[in-house]
Amino acid sequence: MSDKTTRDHIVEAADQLFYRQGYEHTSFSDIADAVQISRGNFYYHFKSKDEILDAVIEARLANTRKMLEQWEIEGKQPADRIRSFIHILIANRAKIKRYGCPVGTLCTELAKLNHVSQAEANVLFTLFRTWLRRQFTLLGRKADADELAMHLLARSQGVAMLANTFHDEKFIKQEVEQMYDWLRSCTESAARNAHDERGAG
Amino acid sequence: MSDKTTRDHIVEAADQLFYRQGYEHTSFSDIADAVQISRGNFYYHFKSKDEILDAVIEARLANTRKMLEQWEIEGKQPADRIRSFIHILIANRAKIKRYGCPVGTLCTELAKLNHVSQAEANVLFTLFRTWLRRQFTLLGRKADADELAMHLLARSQGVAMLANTFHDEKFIKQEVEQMYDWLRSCTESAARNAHDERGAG
DNA sequence: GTCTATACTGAGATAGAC
DNA sequence: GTCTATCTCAGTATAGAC
Repeated sequence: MSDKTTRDHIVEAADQLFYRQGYEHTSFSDIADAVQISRGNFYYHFKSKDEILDAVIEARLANTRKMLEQWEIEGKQPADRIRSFIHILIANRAKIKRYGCPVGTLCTELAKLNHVSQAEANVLFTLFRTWLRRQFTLLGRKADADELAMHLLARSQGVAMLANTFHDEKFIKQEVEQMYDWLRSCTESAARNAHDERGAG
Repeated sequence: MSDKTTRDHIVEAADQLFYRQGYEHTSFSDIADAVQISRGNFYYHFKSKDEILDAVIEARLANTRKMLEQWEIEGKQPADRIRSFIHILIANRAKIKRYGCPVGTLCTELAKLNHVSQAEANVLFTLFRTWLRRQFTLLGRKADADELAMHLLARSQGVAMLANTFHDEKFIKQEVEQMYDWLRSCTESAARNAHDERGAG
């Protein structure tokens, strides 16, 4: 169980701290305190702070891929799977209220820093985008699947951002209900289209 | 015309740099280079970097208040005014694509830093929220005016965030059209309610 | 009101003992 | 693989001349 390497511990602690305090604002000392190792010991595992960031992004990518696969298995219908996506706002509402969305805040920070790993971090978003796009395609909305995916991503991000700023969990619930409504209307119009096409053909 | 004080120049340059690079990532040297003064000279005008931030927030608050008043004068109908709000995404799309929303990114950063001026910065959001709420009330949506205001704010923020991450201006236009549609449906349902109430009364 | 010089701090990073 | 000691550098901030 606990055969995690020191490297794993560093990545894990850095992941948490980058999320809570931001990448730039987190120092080696912060991570060292969390992992209970000396500052010098870092450089045995990583050549620089940027390398730790890359490792954190890689870990997040792996976790996200796993999560998306899980949703794909659990949800029979594409609409169920998209609901799984929307539901993370509820599941993580306490953390979102305090620290915002881990993906959104990281990408925003790296964009401001004009950081070299910006592109890698953005892949996190692309993972969700591609996955959602596929679900909307399966739903019968092939023509505007990417548009719908981006729309849903943007709404989630906006909700997380404002929930964080206003420290308001209730707002998350309120908006999530509207997203479920919106998803239903997407499904219905897709079903109508399919019906019309059958009628025409 | 150009009787701006050095202080004004500092605040202006800091405002730009905080927007483009982030607050923490901007050093005194960066600002000094932009204003063409020596680093030491800062401390005649401000006691600390935090004080510059406060001045920047104050300036932004003043500008925002002026802008909202202007929209109130220009737009005869509340729906016109709300459209003015939505339109800033289009007007500032080039900057949003590069740097995100100035309000959103600042509040997000200060939240991560757990900065003392967080609350002041959040007032920027509250300004928009209160103003939008009033417009929706005037529109005849008194019961859910705040909910609608927050919904629109969140959507704008989400759009700005993703446009920044994906460096995509087209996405802004696409979403703005949907916001206009959404606003129309708000107006129509408000008109229906008013009609029903007259019918019932 | 603006400058130069400088103090002080904390950051990332290296060397070398154990 | 982990430690301590140390280096370098950039950042904020201060003192005092002009």
